[in-house]
Amino acid sequence: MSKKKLKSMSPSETEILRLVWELNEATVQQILDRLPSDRKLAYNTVQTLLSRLEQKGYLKHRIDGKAHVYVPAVKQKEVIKTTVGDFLSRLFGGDPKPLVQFLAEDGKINEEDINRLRELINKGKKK
Amino acid sequence: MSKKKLKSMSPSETEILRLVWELNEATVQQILDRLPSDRKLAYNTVQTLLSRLEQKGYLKHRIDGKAHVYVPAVKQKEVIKTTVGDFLSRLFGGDPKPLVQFLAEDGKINEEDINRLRELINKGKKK
DNA sequence: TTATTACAACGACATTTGTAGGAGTTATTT
DNA sequence: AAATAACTCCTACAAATGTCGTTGTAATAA
Repeated sequence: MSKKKLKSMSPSETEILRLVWELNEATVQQILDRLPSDRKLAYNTVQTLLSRLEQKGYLKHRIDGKAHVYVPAVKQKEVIKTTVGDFLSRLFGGDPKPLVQFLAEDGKINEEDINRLRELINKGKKK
Repeated sequence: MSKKKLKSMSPSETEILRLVWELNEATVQQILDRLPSDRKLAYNTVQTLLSRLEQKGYLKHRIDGKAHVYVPAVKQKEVIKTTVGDFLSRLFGGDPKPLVQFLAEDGKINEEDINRLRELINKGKKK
């Protein structure tokens, strides 16, 4: 095992980590390019965020030519697990139902999503 | 209408606001009493958090005897909407499905929850 | 070969956050 | 009345966060 207690990510860091996941691995420039158009950050800002993520243990990097290529250092699923867990506990005292209910009421998930969900759950049970 | 752009809450603030919701309205002391046993904060700390929540517009207070009674200043649903929205966008780029999927895979929601969910969704549609 | 690009390294700095101490005030207890 | 309790107010302060600027260097283009 190895449940290293990672220091939690700040909102901005989370944003960036997500982009690294999306790209599998990324340089500062690539992150910069993927930033949503309404989210402008300086090169240096992204650089700082990436390196803070590395300090905290979420990323590591290798050097490719002159560029630093950042890659995840812990499994995405792990990170999501604890991140969602923390979020859930802060906003809903740990109970996920109100969250799901909110998503449903707000129309963020529909019946089809639910069906897919059911499948997933059943598949899980079977095992 | 009145979509005041509230400044976002810090994690600790969120924790506290949740307790106020739970109690409908609360004094510093009441919050203190509801804190989970593994979460010890000084009276003053809670006080600061409550007043920061007030500054940010999430709470207001009235005076009852010598105590300040804090009560929500914006609808819980509104707060949840934007808070969940922000969270979703940071961690999943705004797509709620991976979140729900995670909750299912992780066993946080089960088939029964899902059924209830379906009802909700249908009820919504009907209207 | 000199100017321009691309990057990284280091540093900086205002805000926000987490957490609390101490002083002042009114109510309560002895 | 003096001591204690229960609160609020104001202040503080280190650490974390959000955002860069500057400087140095290697590769590249003119």
